[in-house]
Amino acid sequence: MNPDQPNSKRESGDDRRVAIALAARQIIVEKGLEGLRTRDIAARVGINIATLHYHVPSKEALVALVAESIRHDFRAQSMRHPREGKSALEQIHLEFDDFRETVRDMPELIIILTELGERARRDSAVAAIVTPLHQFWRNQFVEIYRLGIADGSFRPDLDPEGAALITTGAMSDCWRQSTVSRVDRLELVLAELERAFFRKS
Amino acid sequence: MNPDQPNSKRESGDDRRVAIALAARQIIVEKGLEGLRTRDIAARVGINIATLHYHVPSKEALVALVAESIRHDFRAQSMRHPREGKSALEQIHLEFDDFRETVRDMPELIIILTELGERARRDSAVAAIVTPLHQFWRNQFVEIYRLGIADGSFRPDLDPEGAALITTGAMSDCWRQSTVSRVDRLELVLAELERAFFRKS
DNA sequence: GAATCAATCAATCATTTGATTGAGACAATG
DNA sequence: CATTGTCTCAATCAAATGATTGATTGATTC
Repeated sequence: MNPDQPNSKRESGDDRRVAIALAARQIIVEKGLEGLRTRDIAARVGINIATLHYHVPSKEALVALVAESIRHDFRAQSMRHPREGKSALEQIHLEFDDFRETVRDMPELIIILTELGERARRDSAVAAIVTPLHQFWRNQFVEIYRLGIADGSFRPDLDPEGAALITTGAMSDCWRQSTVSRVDRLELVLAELERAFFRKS
Repeated sequence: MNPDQPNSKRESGDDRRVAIALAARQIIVEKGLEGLRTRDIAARVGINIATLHYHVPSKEALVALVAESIRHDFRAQSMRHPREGKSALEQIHLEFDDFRETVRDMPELIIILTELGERARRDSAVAAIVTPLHQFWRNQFVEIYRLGIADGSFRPDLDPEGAALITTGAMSDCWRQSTVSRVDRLELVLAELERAFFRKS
């Protein structure tokens, strides 16, 4: 195909769709899903509204595209550090570090995911993408806690399901809340999670 | 129609505002803040759009009215059970029961609060109401944990701030998530929170 | 009973907004 | 070169949406 066509007026369909998704994500961060307008997206990409509709037939499909784009990014981030062969303690610290990294480098990801989660209540197409994402994340903790209980690094009376719900809930909510000192709060939360779940020596 | 209304065509301004807030809340639950339309509210209340604007000048003011209405309800619910003179353990169980009660009897409250929290990021008027609400709730846990550490019912190495963040985060997020088996999940979370924070006997 | 005020409505305005149409540009293919 | 398929835009539509206007109704006051 075309390796690199720097700034040509015409772009391939795939490239356009990526650009559209990116622009849409920026606008969602600024004005929320509620303030997402097809015209604004087209303007930011630098194309006509009709062109936007050529690549993404409807607004519904557009939101689904954004959801898909978010899933892609989360998957990529999740794949960056291999989990195999690591101990439960190593894995959970890896998980914590991953979240710290996301918070630092891609804070919009979580904002958009929250926004999509809101809409998922009414839009099954979005729910079909967002719900598995949450489940996957939570399930990773369930597995880690199971492993950690078995190898003795976590409390023996720990309930993997409950602990995973608490972990993901606390982490995401901690992020959702007040914009100021989010990072400090996250550290408070992660530290207390360790004291709460790790086996006392 | 409203059965308990004495069918009076004309109502006092305060009553109308209450009715408007109530109708708006119902619609927010059904379609989200995003799907909130002044016409729909007016129709549900049974008044003309102009009358709606007579009582609530703008849509912005309307959203603020809903936020205020939510604050009122939360405050009322919070006042129902007195905290004074109770032990830390009694207080936290009271807090858990209060949340169970809210989840059971007024699930919309949490949905709307989440929806408002989303908008608070962009709307300072809403933020001014919603943020203190969250802070108040979290702070109640901070105080309970402080008390509980002092009287020995909680872990001595517990960080009240971190633990409170985890508690409110886990509880609210647990509710936000999948509509199915929310109640079961909440019990998992509450049970695990006890094992995580209570002092081992 | 005239004056005043709160509450209400029908009608309408001015934008906004998602979507469509029909025509043209450009590249690749034969 | 002609054809074909991809990509793009100006112009426009129809519906929706927040808000306003001007007038009416009923109660309260003096």
